[in-house]
This record gives sequence, structure tokens and C-alpha cells, in this order.
Amino acid sequence: MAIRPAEQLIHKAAWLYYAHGLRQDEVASQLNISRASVAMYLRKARETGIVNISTSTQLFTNDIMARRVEDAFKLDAVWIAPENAYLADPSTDIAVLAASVFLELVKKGDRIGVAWGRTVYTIADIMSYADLQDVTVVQLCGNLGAPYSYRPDQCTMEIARRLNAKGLNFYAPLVLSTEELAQGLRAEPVIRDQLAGVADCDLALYSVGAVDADSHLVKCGALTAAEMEALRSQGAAGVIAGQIIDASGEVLDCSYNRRVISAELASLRAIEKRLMVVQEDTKFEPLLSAIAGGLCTHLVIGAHMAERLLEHAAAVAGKKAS
Amino acid sequence: MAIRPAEQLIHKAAWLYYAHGLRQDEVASQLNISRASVAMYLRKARETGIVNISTSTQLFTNDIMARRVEDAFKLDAVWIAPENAYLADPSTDIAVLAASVFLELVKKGDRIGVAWGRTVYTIADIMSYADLQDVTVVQLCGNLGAPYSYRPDQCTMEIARRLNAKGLNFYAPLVLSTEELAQGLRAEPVIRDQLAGVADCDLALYSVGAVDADSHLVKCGALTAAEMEALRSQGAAGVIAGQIIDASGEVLDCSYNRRVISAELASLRAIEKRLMVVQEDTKFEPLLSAIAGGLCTHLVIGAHMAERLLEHAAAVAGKKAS
DNA sequence: CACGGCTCTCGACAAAAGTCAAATTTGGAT
DNA sequence: ATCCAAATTTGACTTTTGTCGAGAGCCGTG
Repeated sequence: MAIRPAEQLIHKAAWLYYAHGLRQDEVASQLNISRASVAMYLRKARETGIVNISTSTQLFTNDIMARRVEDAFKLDAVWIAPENAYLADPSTDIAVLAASVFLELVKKGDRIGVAWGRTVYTIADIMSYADLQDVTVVQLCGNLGAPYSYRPDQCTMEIARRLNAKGLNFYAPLVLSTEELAQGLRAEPVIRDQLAGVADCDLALYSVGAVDADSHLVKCGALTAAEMEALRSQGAAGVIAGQIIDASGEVLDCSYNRRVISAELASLRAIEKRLMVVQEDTKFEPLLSAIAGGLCTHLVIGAHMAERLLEHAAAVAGKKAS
Repeated sequence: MAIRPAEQLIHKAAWLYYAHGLRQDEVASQLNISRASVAMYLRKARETGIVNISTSTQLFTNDIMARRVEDAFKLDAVWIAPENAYLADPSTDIAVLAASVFLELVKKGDRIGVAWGRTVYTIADIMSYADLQDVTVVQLCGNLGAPYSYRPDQCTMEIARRLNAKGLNFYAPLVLSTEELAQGLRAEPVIRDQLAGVADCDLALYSVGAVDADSHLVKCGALTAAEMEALRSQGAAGVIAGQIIDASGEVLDCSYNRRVISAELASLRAIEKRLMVVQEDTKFEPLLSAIAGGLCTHLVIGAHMAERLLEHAAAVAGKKAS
């Protein structure tokens, strides 16, 4: 019988091994297959999320620094990846941590909003598989037809795939050439519904982009480096779900933003848990803006960024006191 | 440095091993300790619930029979442990399954009501450790000073311990010698509060007892075998949280019930998720009564019991049709 | 009907993880 | 100050697990 490896068998093997604690050879004899097959089934079981191995992320929240950041910025929860540490690649560490935190925050039946960017895609890429039931992953902003692997729809789909969830993609460009067209498209029932549905999400996952020539918006051709620079002098401080925000975390009043198809910030703020992940130390100011705008309730950052945040908070407090 | 095994180290080791996928020797060199220590830390991490390994119980709900039972009895979810199966001890299988299901149903911040009995204690005993935050486990009924290890308070405490949760015990006897005393005790603020708090639970875990000489009530001396027999002829059909219920799942009107200190059935019904676990095939009628009384929304049983339930449902439907 | 292509299965080897008794260290008691 | 008991760490050993290539069964296709 070399038909389907019978998902059934994978389940049974996983059950006997993980729940009952039998050894692989015991499982093999119970199921009348070779031990090698059992080993393979178990790997599949882990890969498909039939078994879930998760480590508590407590270590990173219990950190004193994390508490201080929480207090200073009035955030619900903060996780800090130690950078001094024992790991080869510190930036991956943030993503691994973010993935764990994300999985810990997701509940069955949740609706999850996902933005895009290298950070988000990295998280999706290393996230372990899970078998959440009734979860929907919705794309928070329009697409960018760039050749990058971290296109908005890719991020959404990949996360949906890992979670065994339903992915709701957004079939519209991120940015159009005229404001009229953008307005018209936003009024389209399909788009309209999806945009309206953002506020119903239980959890959002995004990062914040910097306003410079390295931004994805520039790399993907949505804006030129020069335009970006111009926006910067107009007060642009960061990029959230494809939109430019100012230092107070509000949408910057500019042509580009009016041509963008993306979730409104108000809808994002309506989401109960807003998980923001920042990998690059260079994104200090964008992050400050996002926090100021109330766009994040849960935060995953590196130790260095945490220090800068605390220094900043102390400076502000000092100024206020004097 | 053989001071505190530094919970910190356990966390780090678990993190590197499970989240980053390093090998034990890699973890060892990262943390500058021997591989053997890493192995030990990892075991502790598993034992204390710092890492969680859970297997999806889908296999058992996806079962066609489970669906039919759900439909026939209007239950939210049913899990059926295959009994024909590949396991040495079939009754343990139900408990292992129940433990998994239970852990899958528990959420952070939940309040959990736990009754007592051999079944419940078995579940507690094999349940893996978890690190739920802010969970409270409350005892649903008074104590019985029996020498059995599955006393009500033991069940509560053990489950609380495994979950790293707070245990709320009930410092009152299950049954008193006079109705007056019971009434008086129920009016005591401490007791009163705890009884009132039952309805606020998010999840209940219990089994149902049979009305015979093997009942715990008899074994623990709350009732004599003769009294039990008498109650049976008065319509007693089962035991829920120390109380006698009739075939319709209501409290039987008898002196014993009036002398009992336990959660009211109405409070139990107010709990959103009521997980009932039945191991013994002999408890068919008690289970029917409990279902009739709406005392269970989630059910874990063996395949044989499931068959009997379906047969019964078919018979009832047939009678109705004719 | 034979043919690849495909997946699953198995046996054997290599790698990794679990275990144990002895050695070492620590904190507290005498 | 010194010693004892408890707990932790270690190195060596055993057991368990992961992996690879070969072989076998199944399917659609030519």
C-alpha cells in the first residue's frame, strides 16, 4: 500500500510518540511499520503542525528592560532579544523571537492582519507550522508587483500556509498613478469590504519602514529616492503598511498617501493586539513615530533598540521635569 | 557556580534548542556548559512547561463517529478514543486524550472548575506541564476526608500545579450530617463566595459517577451501599460533583443532596465549556443523564461508549418516528 | 503492456540524546 | 572556621533517533 501516507498514520504515530511517550520502535511495532517510517512521519507531523513545540517567551518579557520600555511607552507587552548574546546571527534572533511571540498571541478563530516587508517575510519564513483552526489572515495593503519575494501577498499567503489558515489577499496595487483612480478603486465593493474588514482583526503583524533610499517603497518603484527625500523634508517619519506617517504617527498629507490603497490607520488602531517587530537599529525614529501614533501595543525589538528607546524616554522626561 | 540552576539558563537552553533548532552540543558550547547539563536543562524545561509539546487532537474529532455523536446530542465537540486500537491500556488512552483536549481548551486568564473522581485524577496525573499565566483552578465541591489520592482538593491542586496556576481549594466537607448545618455552611461568606464564583468559570472539567456500590461516594463513606441502592430506586441516575442527579440531569430531591456542599448545577451550566470525560463503559446511563441535563458541551469518551450513545439515539429517533 | 515517474518503505549506518556514578561546588549548620 | 548534606556538573557509556540510498508498489502514459 503505497497510496497516500495516510495523514491518519502520521496522526497516530505522533499521538503514540508525543502524547503517550512511546519510543519510536514501540510506535513502529504498534503500527506495523518500520522505525524509519515512524521517524519520517514524526518529522512530517512536526512540519505540518500536527504536533506543536513551543517555548515560552517569558524569558524575554521578564527582562527588566522590557518592563521599563513597557512602562515608558505604555505598551501592553515588550519582548527584547538579547543582542550581546550567544547567537551567530542577531537579526535572525529577533525574527525567531517574533515568530514565537506571534504564535503565542494567535488564538483559534482569530482574524489576523499582516502587512509586508523584509521583516515580516523573514518572520513568516522561519515561523513553525501550526494547526490553528478557523484562522483568517488578511492582507493589510495593496500589492506591489516587484520581483521581491516579500511582496505583500507573499507575506500573507506564507503566514496563512504555515498556520493552516485561510489567506485573504488584496487584489489591488498598493499605489496608483492618480488620486481619482485610487479613490474609485477604494469605493469598489470588493476592496471596500476588505478594507472595512481590517478593523475586525484581532491581531496585526507589521514592522515599520524607514524613510530613505533603502525603503522598499523605493526599491519596488513606488517612489523614487528623490521623492522619498522630498517627503522626508515634508515631515515623513516612517512607513506603515505602505503609507507614509509623520512623527506623530498620523498619515502625512501628501499626494502619495492619497494614491495608496491600504488599511486606514484608524482601522489598524481598532485592532486589539498590534504586534510590531523592528529588526534594524536604523529604524529608531520610524519606530518612535509608530508608537506615538498608537500603532503598536506589542513590541519585539533588539536590546540595542531598547536601550535607545529608554534613553529617549529619559531625555523627554528630563526635559519635562526641568 | 552551582548556585540556582538559574531558571535563566534553562530558558536560554530551551530557546536555543527548540526555537533555533541548535543541537545539544551547540547549545552547550554557546552557554559554556557540558552537553549533559544541557540535556538535563531541557528535561526540566519540558517538565516545567517552559516548552510545550502538544499534539493536535484533530484525529479524534475528525472521526465520523464523533461528528455523529455531536449531532445526535447537540454537543459542541466530541473526541473519541479508539479502543480497538494499538494500545496496551485502553482506559489510559481516554485520559491521555482528555488531558490533551483539556490543555487545548484552556486559555490564558481562564478560570477553571474542577470536580473530582478517579477519572479526573488520572487526567491530572498524566497531564503534561504547562506555563499558563493567570489561570485559576477552582474546586467545584467540598472535600471528602478519604484516604484516596483522588480527593477533591488533590485533583484541584494537582491540576493547578501542572498548569502553574493558582489553586482555589474548598475548605468544607462535601457532605454534612444535617441539612441545617449544610445550609448554615453554605451561607458562610467564604463558602458562599466560592460557590458563587463557579459560574464565572470559563471551563469545567469533570466526569460523572455511577449510582452503585462502587461509587466513590460509597467508598469514601459519604453514603452506604444500601443508601445508594435506595436512592437508585428513587430515580438517582448519576453523580456530578458529589451531587446525585436523576435521569433528566436535575438534582434529585433527597436528603443527601440537601446535605451536600457543592456547586449548583445552574452554576455549572453557566460555564461556557463543560468538558466531561467518561472512561468506564458502565457509566452509560449516568452519562445520558448528564447530557440530558445540559451538563456537558465537550465530551471525551471511548469508541465503545460512542457506539452505545449512537445506538441509543437511533432507538429514540426510531420510537419518535413510529 | 511496458515504461518512467512518483512516492513510500526498509535496512543499516552515523549522529544525537539520554543516563549514571563520581567528582565538584555551595550554603548552611555545628 | 570547618564540615556535612544537597545539589550541580561532568565525562563516559548506552540507547534512541535521524538519514541515506536501494528497492518495491502504484499510476498514468505512450
